[in-house]
Amino acid sequence: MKRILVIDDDVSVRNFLKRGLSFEGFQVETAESGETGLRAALDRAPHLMILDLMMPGIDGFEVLRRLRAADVQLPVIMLTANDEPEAQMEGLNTGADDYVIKPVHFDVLMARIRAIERRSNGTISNLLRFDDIVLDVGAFVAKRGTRVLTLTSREFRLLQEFLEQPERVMSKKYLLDRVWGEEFFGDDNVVEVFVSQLRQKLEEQGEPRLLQTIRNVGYVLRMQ
Amino acid sequence: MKRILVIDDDVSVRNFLKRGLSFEGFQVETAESGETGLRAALDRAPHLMILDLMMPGIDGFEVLRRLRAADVQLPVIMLTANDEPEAQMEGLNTGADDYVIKPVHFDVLMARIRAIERRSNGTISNLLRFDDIVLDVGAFVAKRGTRVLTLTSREFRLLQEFLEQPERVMSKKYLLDRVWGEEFFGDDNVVEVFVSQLRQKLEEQGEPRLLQTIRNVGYVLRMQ
DNA sequence: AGGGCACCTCAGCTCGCCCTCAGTTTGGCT
DNA sequence: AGCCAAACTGAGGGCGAGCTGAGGTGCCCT
Repeated sequence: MKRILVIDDDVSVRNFLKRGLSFEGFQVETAESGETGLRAALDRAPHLMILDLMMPGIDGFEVLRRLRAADVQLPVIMLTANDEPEAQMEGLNTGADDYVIKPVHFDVLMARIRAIERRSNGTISNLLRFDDIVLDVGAFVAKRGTRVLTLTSREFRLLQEFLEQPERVMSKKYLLDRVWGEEFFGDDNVVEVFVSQLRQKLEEQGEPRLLQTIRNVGYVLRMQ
Repeated sequence: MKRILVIDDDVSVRNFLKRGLSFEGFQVETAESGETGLRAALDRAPHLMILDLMMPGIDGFEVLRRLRAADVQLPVIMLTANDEPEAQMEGLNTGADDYVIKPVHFDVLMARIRAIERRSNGTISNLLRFDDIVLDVGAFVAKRGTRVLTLTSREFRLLQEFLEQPERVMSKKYLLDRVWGEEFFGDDNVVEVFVSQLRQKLEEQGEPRLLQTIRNVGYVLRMQ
């Protein structure tokens, strides 16, 4: 049974989530402050953390920061108020995997949890990163550093494929299957064209190349 | 995060309140006159207003009167000098929710704010907000800034879906499921038609577009 | 019964994206 | 160094996604 840790200073939120998540078959532990939550996260090693942003004392950001500093990789869903989009971005930048707007709609939260479950076979989150590239798949936002990239859907999908398996060399054939679908019968050259376009957008400001060509084999996302 | 608007002509009071309230976790905006304050109240739709009584030009009473005349229901705390008890009564009669005596003791003010919060959490229906769009789901009222939108139920339901997950890209298929129901077997085009209608109503006065199209992916509510 | 409104369908149009192609560059091998 | 194949990339045509005005249908209210 999957264990979820809920950290929120508001007892009604804790109870609401505990009841709902228990009903959905999770084992739920709660903490009412950043300090106790952090300790619980380290001691109990839950599978997933649901973390309120605004708390007295150690707030959500700080919990997340310390957690990541301790190199704990468990997926985290942030709870944020709906009128602070900057906070959502900061949360994601600090290393949250996803966020849900307060007041929490339970089915929305469940959808996020399912999404993370589906992906977290390798603790992969809804937020993909490699070096200074960040992809928020849910929001369809791609960044290099602070610069927002304007990608088409195909470019985005291709970059996503690389980010899901960095350091792994992928052949054009493989990429065609994954990104274009198996029913595509065109030429390999499409992949070359899109890699080329991606590179132009990724290296617009003279950033180092991360999308490397392995001649006669394929492409790989790695630092030189 | 709750947003509070402070209207006071005295810069030291504004700074004092801004510092204290920010520390308490509120997002604080300030205005130094009745005119600018009134405009800010209408534009930014804060959750709470703290309003000084004695101001040159439009005074606190007048701000309150015009606010209520515009049918704006946000809670207001009046700041009054200690030697004008009749003014306090008049303030309450004009529609203020509470008053605090100057010079302001910060913990007294906080107690009043908490009291109003507690009161309004039960009674006031939950509002969805994004930028200057406000949806009162319980009352079936939608606004952009001060302008009330005349939406049909389907349009309202669709906009609600976007407001519940701003910054989240939603495919037409997903929207069909959520808004039209899974038993709907018509064409995706319905979504396009309703998005189009929503945009016409949301941007009637030339406001910036918040409902963005992500080609081949879906729609998203975000600031460009 | 009839009018009005909301919802959905349809069709024509626009425009952006994707793929193709061809000329150029790069890299590896003899 | 020279050759060849692989990879790169700029340009453009075609197609389909998305937009929107118009109209038909059915429901509700009077």
